[in-house]
Order: sequence, then C-alpha cells, then structure tokens
Amino acid sequence: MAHPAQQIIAPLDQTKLACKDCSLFQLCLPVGIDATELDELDSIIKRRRPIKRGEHLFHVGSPFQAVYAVRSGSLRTYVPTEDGLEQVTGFHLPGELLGLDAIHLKHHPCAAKALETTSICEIPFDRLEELSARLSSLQHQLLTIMSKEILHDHSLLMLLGKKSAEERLAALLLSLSERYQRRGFSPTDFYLSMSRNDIGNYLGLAVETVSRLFSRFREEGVLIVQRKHICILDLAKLRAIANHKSNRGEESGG
Amino acid sequence: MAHPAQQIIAPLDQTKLACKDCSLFQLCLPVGIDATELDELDSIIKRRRPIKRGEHLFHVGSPFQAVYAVRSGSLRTYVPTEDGLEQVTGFHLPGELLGLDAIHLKHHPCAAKALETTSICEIPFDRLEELSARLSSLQHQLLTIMSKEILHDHSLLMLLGKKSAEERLAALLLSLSERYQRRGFSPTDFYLSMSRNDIGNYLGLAVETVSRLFSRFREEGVLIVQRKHICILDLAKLRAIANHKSNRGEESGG
DNA sequence: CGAATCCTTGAACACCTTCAACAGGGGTGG
DNA sequence: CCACCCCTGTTGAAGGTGTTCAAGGATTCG
Repeated sequence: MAHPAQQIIAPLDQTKLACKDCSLFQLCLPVGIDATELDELDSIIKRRRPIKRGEHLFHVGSPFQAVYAVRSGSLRTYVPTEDGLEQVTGFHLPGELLGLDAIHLKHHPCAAKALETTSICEIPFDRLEELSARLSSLQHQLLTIMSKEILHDHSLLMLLGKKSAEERLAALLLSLSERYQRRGFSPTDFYLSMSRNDIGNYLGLAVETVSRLFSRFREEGVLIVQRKHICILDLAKLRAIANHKSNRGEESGG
Repeated sequence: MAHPAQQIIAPLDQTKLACKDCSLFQLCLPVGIDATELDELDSIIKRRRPIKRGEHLFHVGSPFQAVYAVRSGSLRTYVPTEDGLEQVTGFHLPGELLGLDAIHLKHHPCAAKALETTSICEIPFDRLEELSARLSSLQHQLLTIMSKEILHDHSLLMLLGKKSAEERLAALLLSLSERYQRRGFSPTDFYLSMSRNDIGNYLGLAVETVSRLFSRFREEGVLIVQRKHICILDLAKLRAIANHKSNRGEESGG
C-alpha cells in the first residue's frame, strides 16, 4: 500500500535516476561531493528492482558485498535471538544507509526486511572503498555516516536503559517525525509502516503496552491515531513526555 | 590502585614504546599493516602521560581532534542526560579505540573517564584520515573497528531490550571475561575496575539489583565475588544464564 | 579514628508483562 | 455483495520482576 504522503518519490519506472537528480541527494552518501566526483559515485551504484513488503534485502549471515541506500519505502533490520525470536534494531527511511555493520565480520549480522514496497540503491562495497580512497570527501562522509549510526545506537541505548515505556514511544514518534520532516513530508501527519509488534520489539515493550500508550496519548490530546495513521496534535507535549519526567537511572559516582 | 592481573603491561616510564613492540599490537589499529606502514602510523601517534582514576580523557562537547587507544587501565564512556544523570555507554579495556562517535558532530557526544590509572595513545584524526587515504589496509581497519562498535551496540540493544536482569549481568561478565582473555589475562579471575553503580547504569538496572544478582550467582556456585574481585567458577553455567532462559520478547510478525 | 563512599540486604510498591477475550480491517471465495 | 476467517490491534485483570525506600555493614582515605 502506497501512502499518500510518500508519493513525491519518483515513480518506479525511473529506476535510472541519477544521484544528482535524486530528491534524497542531501540525505545520502553524496553530501559534500562535487559534480565530477558525483558522477564517479553514480557510476558504481546499481539500482535494484523494488522489493515488496515482507521480502528481504539481505539475510543474516549472507556475505557482505554491498551497502544499500533506501530510495523510497522503508525497511526494518533485526537480529534473530537464540530462542528463535528476534530483536528489531532499526527502522530505515529514504536516504538512509544499511549494511555498514557487516564490514567487520564480512557477512550481515542482521537481516533487512521491507515494511512496504521499497526501492533501493546498491553500492558494491569494494568499489566504494576504492573510490573513497581517492575521494577524501567521500571517505569522510562514509566515516561520518558510521559515526552517526553509533550515535543513534547510543541514544537508543539510553532509551532502553533509562526511559519509561511512555518516554520510549514518545521518543520514537519524535524521531520519525523529524526524519519525515527532513525528507520533505509532514512532521505531524504520517503513516507508520511498521506494526505495533515491530514497535514493541524495537522499544523493548510488549505489544499491549504500545497499544495502551497510543490510547493514553490519544486521551491526553497528544495525537490522533487510527491504525497506522498518526496525526500529532501537540508536538510540544510529546517532546515533554519524551524528555521530562522519570527520575529513574542512577547518578553514577566514580 | 594497580590490579595484580594487569601488571604485565609495560611500566609507565616506557611511554615511547612503539606500536610494533606493544603487547596490544594485534588488538589495536595496526592489525594487518606491514612494517613500513606501521612506522608511518607510529609516527603520528602521541603517547600521553597516564591519567589518574576519575580524570577525564575528554568531556562532552569538547572538540573532536583525535581518537584514543587504551594502552593500559580502563575507562568508562557516558553521556549526561537532561536530568543531570548519566548513561554509561561502555567500558574500554586495553587495545580498544575511543572517540569514533565524534566524527559526525565534530565534537565528543560522550565523556570518557578513567576507572583507574590509565595510559593512552592519542591519534590526531586529521592525520589518521590522511594516512588511511594512502594505506588501504588502514582505511579498511578503521571501518572495521567502527563496524565492530556498531555490532557491539546492537548486542547491547538486544540486552537492554529483551533480556532479564540476570541475563544482562551474566552477559557483561562474559564479555569482560572474553576481552581479558584476548589480552592475555585470566578469563575467570579478574578485577572489576568499575563500581556497582557503573554496572547498574550500563545495564539499565538499579544498583541494588546488581548487588542482589552477584549474591545470587554466588549462592548458585557460579562465581566467587569479593568486592571488585571476581572469580568465575562455572563458566558454562554463566553462559547458560546469559543465553538460555527467559521467554520474553516478541516474535515480530510482518 | 572518623567520615564518606560503596556495597549489601530487607520490605513495600510500581510498572510493565502475561494471560485472556474481544473488536476491527482486509482479503478470499461463494 | 456479503459472509467468513485470519491477523492485527485494543482493552481488562492478575501476576511478576525490578525499583524504591530504608537501614546496616564494609572499605578506604584523610
């Protein structure tokens, strides 16, 4: 199901769209790269056929050959646990890079699954490394993206380690809101492409808790929620919930 | 206080020790780098005077100029939360690199504090980037280390999102055990350089819970604990606790 | 030796989970 | 087109795990 808000993305038949013409240009790898360099980067990028909801971009353990940039749609990454369950490690929106955590082990430590119909740019890693050795701005951008990912993980760690259920969900909604805004969508009106189950899993909460929280937020006038459609009414209040409250956690003396 | 198990590290007056003579050679940046390349790397690395327990290597917000490798001792990294509390994001043992999460924002998003007397190699980042543009093995190693850090964070996310208190502490002890072993120390007999408070903070648990867990592990014959001194008696059982048990978490349908 | 800090243990409470039942969509087939 | 079913999402009640509050014991350092 294509969400109305996401239809400013180029239609699927324009799969040859160059980086320089991509609406995600400023959110993706090419940041800070000049025209001739951009052509070089462009030449190594492959555009894949869109993948459908539920299909995998890569599986756990599959050999690491490329990193991937989301062009449209969304995915979730997750790792299976020993018990046959799974832990969702992230949701990935247009302009975001996936697969960088595979560099170390040379195979993917997590799987990536499309949450809806999703189109992807594939960037062979050996060629990217080659190219980034020559283009210092690209090398820097690559490190920056990885650094950003570490940063994101740290904020998530804080979320899971210190925050209440209410704060966690508020933080996720705010994160999505900001990311949609940067991509030119409404920050207050969007569709969740992931299920309540995915959200609960990601935030370390039971599905029922997530559902109850949505209801509570609705009762408090923070948002309107109808199944997957979210309309944030009071962004300030949502921020207050995400940051404020909760005197949990310890001052760590040392 | 120097812990007996850590005295195989070179004494403090040998601060000019070259990478090639460092006992951490195979755990640090120089992995897979040949002799001449190593000299080049060596030439940009500064050895700093050891820092004492409680002193900071860098603060939150301080400008990003270098990454740091731990030579001896240990540190903890943490980020302050809005409420004036803090979240511990990691413990860092000899051979490990700190500061890579600062690349993106150009200033340190977390602070690093010595848990004991600690000596450090400082590696100016601009020169490291320069050098890694020329040495592809170094470039690759740098990406690998960042990838490894992302990987570590993901396992920690799983820990905080899905695991019980018992599993979390067991996992931390196993992680320390393995890391000490790789560094040539005993995997079953070591000193914790961090406080119970730090551990609880890191694992998202109250100090009291950590304390109770140590007692329970002792009662179950898994380990002997005397303040900071840990002696693991039953590594297999500790692994069982860390991996097995607990049917929490959700199968995430989609 | 005294003070401060860290660690441990106990009891009551809170938050979230688990278990259970039901409601609402979306797809399929008659 | 409607009935049916499956899946996702919602809501209620009971229970558990970890937290908070409180107090006492151990260790370190001036």
